[in-house]
Amino acid sequence: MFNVCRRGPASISRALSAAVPTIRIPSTRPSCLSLDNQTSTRLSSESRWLHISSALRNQAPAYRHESNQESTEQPMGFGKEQQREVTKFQELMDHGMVHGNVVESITKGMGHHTMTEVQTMTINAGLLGTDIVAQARTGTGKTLGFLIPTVQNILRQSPELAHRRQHTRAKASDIRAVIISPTRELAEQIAVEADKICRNTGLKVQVAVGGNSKRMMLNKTLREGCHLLVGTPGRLQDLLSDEYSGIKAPNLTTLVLDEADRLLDAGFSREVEAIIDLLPNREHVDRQTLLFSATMPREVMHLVRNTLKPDFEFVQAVKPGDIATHEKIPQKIVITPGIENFMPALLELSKREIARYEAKEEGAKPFKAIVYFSSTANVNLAHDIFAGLRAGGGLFGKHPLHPATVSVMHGQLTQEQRTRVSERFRRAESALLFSSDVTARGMDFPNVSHVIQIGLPPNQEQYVHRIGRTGRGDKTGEGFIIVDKSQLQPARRMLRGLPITPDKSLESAAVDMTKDTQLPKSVADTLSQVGESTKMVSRGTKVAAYMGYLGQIQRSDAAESIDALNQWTRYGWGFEQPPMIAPILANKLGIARLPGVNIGREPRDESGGFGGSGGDRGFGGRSGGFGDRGSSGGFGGRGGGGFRDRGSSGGFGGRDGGRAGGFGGRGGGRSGGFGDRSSGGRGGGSFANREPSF
DNA sequence: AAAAAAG
Repeated sequence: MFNVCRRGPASISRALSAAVPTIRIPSTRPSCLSLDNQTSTRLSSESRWLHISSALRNQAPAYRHESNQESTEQPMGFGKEQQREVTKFQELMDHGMVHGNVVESITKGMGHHTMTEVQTMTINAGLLGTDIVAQARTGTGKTLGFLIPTVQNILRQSPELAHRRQHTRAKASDIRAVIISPTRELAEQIAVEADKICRNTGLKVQVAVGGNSKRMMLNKTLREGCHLLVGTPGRLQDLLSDEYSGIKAPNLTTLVLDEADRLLDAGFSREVEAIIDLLPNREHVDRQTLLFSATMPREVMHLVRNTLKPDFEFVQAVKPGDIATHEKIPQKIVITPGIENFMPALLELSKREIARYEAKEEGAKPFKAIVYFSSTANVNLAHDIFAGLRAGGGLFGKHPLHPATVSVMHGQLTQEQRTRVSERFRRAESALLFSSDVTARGMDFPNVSHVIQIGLPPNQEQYVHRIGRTGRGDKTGEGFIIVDKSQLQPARRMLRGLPITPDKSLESAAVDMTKDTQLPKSVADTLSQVGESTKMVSRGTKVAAYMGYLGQIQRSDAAESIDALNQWTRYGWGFEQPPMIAPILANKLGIARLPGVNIGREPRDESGGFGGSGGDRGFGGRSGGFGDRGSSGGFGGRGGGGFRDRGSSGGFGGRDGGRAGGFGGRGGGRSGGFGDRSSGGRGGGSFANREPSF
């Protein structure tokens, strides 16, 4: 399941062991000492990866292992018995491959002893000094996988940096490694790890991300120096192109591109290219490039061809056809009659899982969930509803999810808020994190028990990345996705081939909220708790959430989507009329003439307007648990927006009042939905032809 | 009006 493709390993190892006669390691791989020896590097590079690099040069349409692992492409001599690389961190020191000061930080400081599979692959390969393309999942310790070769690369060239020392004046030429990451949090996370392994050396790590003061970062760099620079594309480009910043890397030895597929997303690739152009020309300053990517689409291949040496090594550290989804993570889909069922279903699921743990049920773990939405506005709405939940109906009742806390995470928070929220959630034992896709990739929150996706993600790839936040390392986890029935067909298309099974265990997910029915008490409680809390959320927050979904509507099934949305506003929020859609917008979306579309201007005054103005929300920047709310003065602090739902009969908390006068047919049987931006399984896996089971 | 990211 775990391949390093290699051609002629026997001859390489023979050549290398001849070059380093005194060092014998129990591996077909050479020790890093051989790196000092130029001839060996050249030797090994000649005979490598012909089939893969030629595939790349021909620009094959995305190299991918097909479902059959026993590909006949395997080079001769490849087999399990060849996988005898160094697998213990301690051995890196014993064999003189990595400086002891670094290894000790890892073994003694961080408590890592045995490498993960990905680490074994990338560290052994990376220490050889050749460029590397690694297809690896996150959550497998790949950060150390590139940091160790990166650091050792620097120490080999400048051994004096291996020891802590008095500060000397910082110079631009100090920067030896640049690490590019797609999100700020990931960059921070990498820097924390890098700090740890450099603690006993003279190496300094700095972070270059947006949202932080550029000047403060530059001052810190000047004060402390910088050998490893970790950052996001925008800020890195900014710093490197600013001649007054002092950030240059004339002596660059290593370039790391983490999550390369993500780095090439629209809007990003230009910046990444610009950064590479701003770095010294490889012809003049030799460097090692390490590129990591979960998938290998055409764009990544292009980058590989343009920025890596042709003799790069390809490390395949994912199960072929399986990008990030573990088979071991059970995944369930919940189909609801309407969007108005989403929050009740989520609440019921959360209560159930918390109760299981409290009852010490076998195998139950603390409930720690990331709840994903495809728009910031819906993250906010769900968070406000959940933060305001009260058991027992009273204003000051206990939170039904106690002891779990709730918090929000999305790109519109300030950088400090984002950092604080992720730190808290990282440390939390039981918590719900309502999140946009900021956290979908690479983020490492320990012990996440559930990944719950509300509505469809933008595409299958994103689904898989979200799922990857749980089941990290050797931990277990579960995945849930909740969609309403209007999205069933798009869901089948988008999720084709994934091991997802239907789940009917949530009663509140099945309730038809457009009808009055007798419900078991527990279900009625859940519905009314959500309803009561929803009543308290400002109209602006709700309207913004409506608009959030509107922006994801596909033209092809716009009518069904509008119907589902309008049903939501009516039975979920108690709106008499759906929110107004500005005529210009309606025209742009091509929905102006659809029944049920409420053309007009949404009043955006007293309640603070809509769309994340944020000023009317009294509780601490939305972060943190509901404990925060008490200190901000309870409802007094909530800006009074909560009661402005004109004509509100109170959601399903009080469904008996005024819901006459429908608007437009609610297109019962039609299928469709919004949010399916997938173009049919790019990067899809080996299950692509399997029929969906739901 | 729809994640993210540089102001």
